[in-house]
Amino acid sequence: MSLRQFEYALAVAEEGSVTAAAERLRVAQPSVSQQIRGLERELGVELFARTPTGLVPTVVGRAFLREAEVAVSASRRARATARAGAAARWTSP
Amino acid sequence: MSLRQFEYALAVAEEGSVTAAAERLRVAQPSVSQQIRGLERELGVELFARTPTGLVPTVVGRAFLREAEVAVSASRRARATARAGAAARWTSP
DNA sequence: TGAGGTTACGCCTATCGTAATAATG
DNA sequence: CATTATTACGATAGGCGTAACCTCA
Repeated sequence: MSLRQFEYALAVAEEGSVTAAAERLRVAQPSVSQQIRGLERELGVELFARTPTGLVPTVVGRAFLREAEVAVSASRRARATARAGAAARWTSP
Repeated sequence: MSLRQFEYALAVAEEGSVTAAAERLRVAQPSVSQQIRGLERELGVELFARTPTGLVPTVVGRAFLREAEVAVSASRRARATARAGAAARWTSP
């Protein structure tokens, strides 16, 4: 379970398809597909239902994705916080 | 920037030393040291000050760790949510 | 010199991308 | 047949552990 898997899953949920998510993430489709399947295998649950036109989150998937979103946004704030601190070291030494 | 790095950094902050954190995490000391340094290098900022007796978070480090803690706990909730959903598939099919 | 942290290095797993394979309208 | 997802597979990068090195009281 990694932040990358969370980001991929969120992109798939938002875009509705692996293909569109991969384009947005600038990654090959199989990479996204692999990460999603690896996540589902690790958790032992189907996060997305497979439809002819793409992937749509299951009930469990939606609950999972809410927490994943919290984790990803917190990690971005962590990065931003650190970078701001690094910059401050130079603007006001 | 990964959840593992966050967990390692949080353990180091709580234990006050790499050695103690590594023991708690059941990992070799160098692994923890490497992850912390990799994180600091990636962010371009010193998260911990090195003292003779161990590592203590800097000001920036403390701000970073607050967000890291949010990310880690959210990821744990995500896992728990998914596992509960997987279990529910069996208890009430 | 003892207790801590870091660096070097080899192994092993994971991730990626390309290519090939399925399935569905 | 076009579009989507998945699997296979080889190459590369990242993480871990052991061993060696450094620093400071």
